[in-house]
Amino acid sequence: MAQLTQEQRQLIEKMGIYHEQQGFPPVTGRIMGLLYVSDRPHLSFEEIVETLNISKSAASNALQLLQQMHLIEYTTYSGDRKRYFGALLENWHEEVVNKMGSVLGFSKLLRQANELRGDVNPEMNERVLERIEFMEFLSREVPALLQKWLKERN
Amino acid sequence: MAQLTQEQRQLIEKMGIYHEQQGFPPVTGRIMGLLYVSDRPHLSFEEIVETLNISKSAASNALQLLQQMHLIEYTTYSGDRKRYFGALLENWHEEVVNKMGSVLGFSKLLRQANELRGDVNPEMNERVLERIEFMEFLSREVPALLQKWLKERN
DNA sequence: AATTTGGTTCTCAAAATTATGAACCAAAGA
DNA sequence: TCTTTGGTTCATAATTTTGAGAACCAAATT
Repeated sequence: MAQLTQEQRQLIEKMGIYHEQQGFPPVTGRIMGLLYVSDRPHLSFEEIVETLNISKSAASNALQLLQQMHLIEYTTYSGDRKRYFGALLENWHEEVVNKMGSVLGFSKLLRQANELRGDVNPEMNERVLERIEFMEFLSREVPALLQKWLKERN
Repeated sequence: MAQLTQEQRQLIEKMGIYHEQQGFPPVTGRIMGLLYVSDRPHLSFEEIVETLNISKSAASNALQLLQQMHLIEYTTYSGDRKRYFGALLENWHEEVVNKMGSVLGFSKLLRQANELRGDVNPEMNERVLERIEFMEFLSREVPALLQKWLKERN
């Protein structure tokens, strides 16, 4: 992965932009891109810094963020001080479930809104309730979908 | 809605923070909060500006953004030049489907990554493929889920 | 025609984000 | 012990985002 082809660079940028749109800083997005495009599943800190031409600090911070987000992990080898970072491809299911958690959080806020509103506008409450129930429906069904996926796989 | 209670203000802030975390600017988030908490389903531009203590320009820009995102709409009444803005509670389903579209877009990038990688690392390709297929699975199943919801409703 | 109303657009300042380079630090090697 | 390696943290600079205020504009009113 020392040298990247033009095509690889372009693809990395596209993945970078995708991740930026998901709320990650640019460098963070490019690292994800690199890890997906790479021939090898794990790249060292140094390789990441050099192939992307970014500062060590930017790399360090981005890698920590990505670990917190459970998007990457790293492996080590005894007798080798380097860390080898790779995309965490496995439990993406988890992420989806977490997303549903945040949706459910918002539906709780909507419920509060309805309570606070009392009965000054029942029609409004009803329309908000519909949305609440849709969110709750999703939160219920998506984990079930995951089970279906896991079952189809095995 | 001229005056807000302390509780209402707090709830608006929470909703604002939720929307910020979804990638919207603070003012935009607060407007959504206000529209959900409000007694009336529609508030005028002026009311929004005054109850939130924001500038007209901030309100104007935020409202346009929210319309583009299909999160709000406004109604007018003939003989009244004002616009009355309200949360668009209906087609939230649409939004979910759109989200899936972006997921599918990323899975296309992952496919490209696999192609570019060729067969230098088949195991990597296989692991990436699994993720691709999970994304595609979601994109297929979520619209079906929506149908189920709509059916249960009616 | 002049003024008011409802809102948009422009300019700019403040604040937040992002990334750099240098200093730093612990572990390993000489 | 001194140096190198692998990476983190700190201070700061550059960029971007956000929002205020004034100028502006079209439609309605006087």
